[in-house]
Amino acid sequence: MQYTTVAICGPTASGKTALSLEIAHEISGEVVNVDSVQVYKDLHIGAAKLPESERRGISHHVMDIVSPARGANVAQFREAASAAIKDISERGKMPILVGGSGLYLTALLHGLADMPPQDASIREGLDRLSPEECYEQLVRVDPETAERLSPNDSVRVTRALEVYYVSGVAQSAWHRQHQFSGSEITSLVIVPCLPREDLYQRINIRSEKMVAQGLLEETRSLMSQYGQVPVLTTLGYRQAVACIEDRLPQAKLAEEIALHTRRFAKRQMTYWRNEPAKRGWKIRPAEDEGSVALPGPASKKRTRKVDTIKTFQVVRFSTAELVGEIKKRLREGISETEVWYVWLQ
RNA sequence: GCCCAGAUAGCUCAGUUGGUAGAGCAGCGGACUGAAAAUCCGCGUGUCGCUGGUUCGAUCCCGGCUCUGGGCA
Repeated sequence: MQYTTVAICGPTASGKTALSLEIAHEISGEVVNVDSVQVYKDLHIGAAKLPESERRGISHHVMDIVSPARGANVAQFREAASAAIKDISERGKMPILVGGSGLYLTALLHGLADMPPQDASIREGLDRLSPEECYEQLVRVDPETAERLSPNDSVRVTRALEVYYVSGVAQSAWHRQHQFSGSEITSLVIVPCLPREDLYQRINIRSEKMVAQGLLEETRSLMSQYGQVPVLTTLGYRQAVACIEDRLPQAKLAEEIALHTRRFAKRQMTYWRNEPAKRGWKIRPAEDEGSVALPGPASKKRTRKVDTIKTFQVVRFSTAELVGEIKKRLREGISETEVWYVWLQ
């Protein structure tokens, strides 16, 4: 059974949440969270979670499903989200996938290679080795993956070794077999885009708001309840922890969060710019469709160099127009995943 | 008004005994299959304030101008 969904995925602070409520309301949808941090319980301010009271009665799924004490991961997310999508669809509603975690969406639409999960005892063993030793081992057991990775990328080097030691099969072999080639869920993916300058300004405002709303207090309480858990290394919380531990002056907190959020947003844009073509999704605006180039990174005065910077071709819509287009497209029926780059006016 | 100092990347600055320049921060591009708000890789983006002069050649030396600090009146 192939499920049809609408997704709203794009950089942080681009207005996904507001848009999702509007669309859910218009097409009788329920929201499925596609954000790697909002899956955690007890994280609110730093996770930019929409408070229950502002959800306009729309159900939100795959939020608050894991304790910060335990780490979440893509596989776990995928299971929960797939179940939610199935449930929502069977009740005759439209699942609206909302969030900024690119890999999570990809994994949801195409599944994951059937590799073994994390293995605590193997990780423990690998942790005792130096990064160089780990990489040397990887070169021996899975040269193809070693070739692809930097020796410094210990997160991936460790995972690749783990996959090999648990399954006896190299990660590269698993990947070759899988390649995100199957399709489990079809989606109309809306990527809200806005000029880099505008986005950065929204990020600055959001960061200040987070601090003003009590990020430090929330972080302190998380620290006392859970200790130094991995979620606290995520955006916002990491800087708040630094502040609490006196490694960062409080006056600099919002600024520091904004800085890292800008970098994160840039990484997300890289993902959304390049991922659809890799996965073979249909892309709108099409070559022959009217579109505009999204104003890119602060063009300064050096217009000469700007054309070397890649940008998005986008379709401009008002929210009402977009909703109309989505309805129309859904009525026609979607047989394969497609992505729309839109600039909401 | 006079004297002194400065003017070089988006910002703070270094530098060239004359051969069109480089650090930090900011920024930009990319990768990504159970840590993805994580992790990793790559990239200086420049009318050296303007204008004359000296010189084969000036961002550098000389003159003038403009602007910005500071000082004296």
